[in-house]
Amino acid sequence: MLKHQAIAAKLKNYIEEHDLPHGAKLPNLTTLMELYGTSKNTMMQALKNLENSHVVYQVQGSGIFVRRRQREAYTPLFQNTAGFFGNFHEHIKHQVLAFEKILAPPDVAQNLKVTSKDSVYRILRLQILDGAPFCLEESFYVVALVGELPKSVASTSIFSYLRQQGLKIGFSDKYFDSVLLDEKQAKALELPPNSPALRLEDIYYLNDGQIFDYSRTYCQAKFFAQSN
Amino acid sequence: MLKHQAIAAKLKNYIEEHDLPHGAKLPNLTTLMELYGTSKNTMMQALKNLENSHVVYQVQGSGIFVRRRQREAYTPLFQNTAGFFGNFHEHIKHQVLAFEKILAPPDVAQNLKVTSKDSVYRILRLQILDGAPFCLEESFYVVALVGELPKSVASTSIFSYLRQQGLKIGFSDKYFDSVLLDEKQAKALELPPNSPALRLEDIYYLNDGQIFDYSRTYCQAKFFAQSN
DNA sequence: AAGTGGTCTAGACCACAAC
DNA sequence: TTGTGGTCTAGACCACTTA
Repeated sequence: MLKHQAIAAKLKNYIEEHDLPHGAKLPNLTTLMELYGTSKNTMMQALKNLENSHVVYQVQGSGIFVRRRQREAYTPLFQNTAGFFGNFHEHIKHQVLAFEKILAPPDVAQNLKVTSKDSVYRILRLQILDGAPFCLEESFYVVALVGELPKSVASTSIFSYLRQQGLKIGFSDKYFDSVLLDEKQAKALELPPNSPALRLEDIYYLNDGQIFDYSRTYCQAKFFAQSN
Repeated sequence: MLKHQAIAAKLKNYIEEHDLPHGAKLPNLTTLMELYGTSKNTMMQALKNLENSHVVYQVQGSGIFVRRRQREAYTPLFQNTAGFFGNFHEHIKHQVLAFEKILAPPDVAQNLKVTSKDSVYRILRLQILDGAPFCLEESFYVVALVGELPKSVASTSIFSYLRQQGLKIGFSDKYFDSVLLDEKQAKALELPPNSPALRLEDIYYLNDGQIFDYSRTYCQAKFFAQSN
C-alpha cells in the first residue's frame, strides 16, 4: 500500500471513529504533515484522494473540512480507483444462469474488436446483494486472451481469478442509459415487466490496451457519484 | 491556467492533430519532460489528467500509449473537473418553463437543509441541444444564499451569473437512477409517455460547505464515463 | 542489465482568506 | 499582514518490463 493511500485511510478512519460532522475543521496542512510524518506533496495527494471520495473538502487560504453526504443508502458508481462495485465484491453472490463457449455474435464481436470466427465465453449471472437480486449481468470474454476458464469461477469474482492467472487488467470504458426491462430480465430481477432500469455497458482492456471483456449489466439500484 | 493543465492540453492537441491510433506509443517520460520544459512531477500530473480523461494510458516499465474510445456519440457524465455537462454549456440553450419565488416544499427543504419557511427560487427549464430537447431540469436555489435573481438569468447559465456575483461554488453530490417519465415530462421532452429516463439529482455546495442549490434532471441521453 | 514509469522528499514560491 | 492551501522543481530511490 502506498504511503499516501495509507495516510488517507488513517485520516478517514479518524473522521469516522470520531463521527466528525459536515464542516468540521481539520488541523492545517503543516500539522497533518508532521502528524503523519510525511512531505507536503504526499499529504496533498492523500487529501486529494479523500476529496475525490467525498470525505473532505479543501478551501485555499481557509482550511480542510469534513464532508458528509446526505444519503447513505446509495451505491457508489465508481469506488475510488477500483472498478464498478469495487468494494462490494465481498458482499455480492453470483447465481450463474448460463456458462458457455460460443463464436462471438456480431454485436459482441464488434465491441470486443474480434471477428465472428473467434471464440468467447458467454456468462450470464444474477448478482445478489443481501439476499435480493441486484443486477443481471451478461459478459463476454475473449478466449484467446483469458485462456480456459473453469465453470466454477463464474460463481465468484472472475477478475480476481484472471489476475491470479497473471492477466494484467488495465482500464475500462463505461456507457450507460436508461431502458425498459423485457419480460425475462424483469423476471430474473423479480421486478414487474416494463420496469425502468439502468443499463451499463463495459468494455475492459488489458494493461497493453487489448480488449478482453465486454459486458452488459441491468439494474434498478440507486447510484451515487461525486464531483468537485 | 496551471502548467500541468497547459501541458496536458498541448499533448492532447498533438495526439488529435496527428490522429494517433489506439495503442500508439508516445515518447518516454524523460523526453516529454524536456519537450515541455518541466519537472517529472508536473509531467506525471499532466499525464494523470490525460489518463483520467481517456486520452492516454500508462504502463509501468513499458511506456505511455494513446487511448481511444469506441463510441464517440455519448455524452460524458463528468467532464474532467467541471460539473455535469461542463463543456456543453456553450451548446445548450434553455427554454424557461417556470420561474418563481416560493416557500420551500418539504422534500426540497430537506435536501437543501433549510426550513419550509425559507424562500427558494424554483426554476423549471428545458435544455435544448442542437435544436432537440435534451433534458428537463427543475432546480431550487436558496434565496438567502444566492440573493435576488433577475428572471433573465434563467435562460443562460445560472452558475456563471452566480460566480460573477462573487459566489464561490464548491462541489456537489450526484444521485441517479432510472425512472418512467410521467405524461407532462414526456411531452416536454417530446417522447412517448412511460419512456424510461435517467433521473439525476444534484446537491450543490458553496465553497464553505453550505448547500445553495438542489436540482432534478430527467433525460434520455446515452452517457459515457471512465474508470482506471 | 538497461530502460521506463511511479513514489516520495524538501524546499521555493504562489494564491487566496481571514483578521 | 499573517496563515492557509496549492503548484512546481530537482533529485533520490523504487517497481515493473523487456530482452
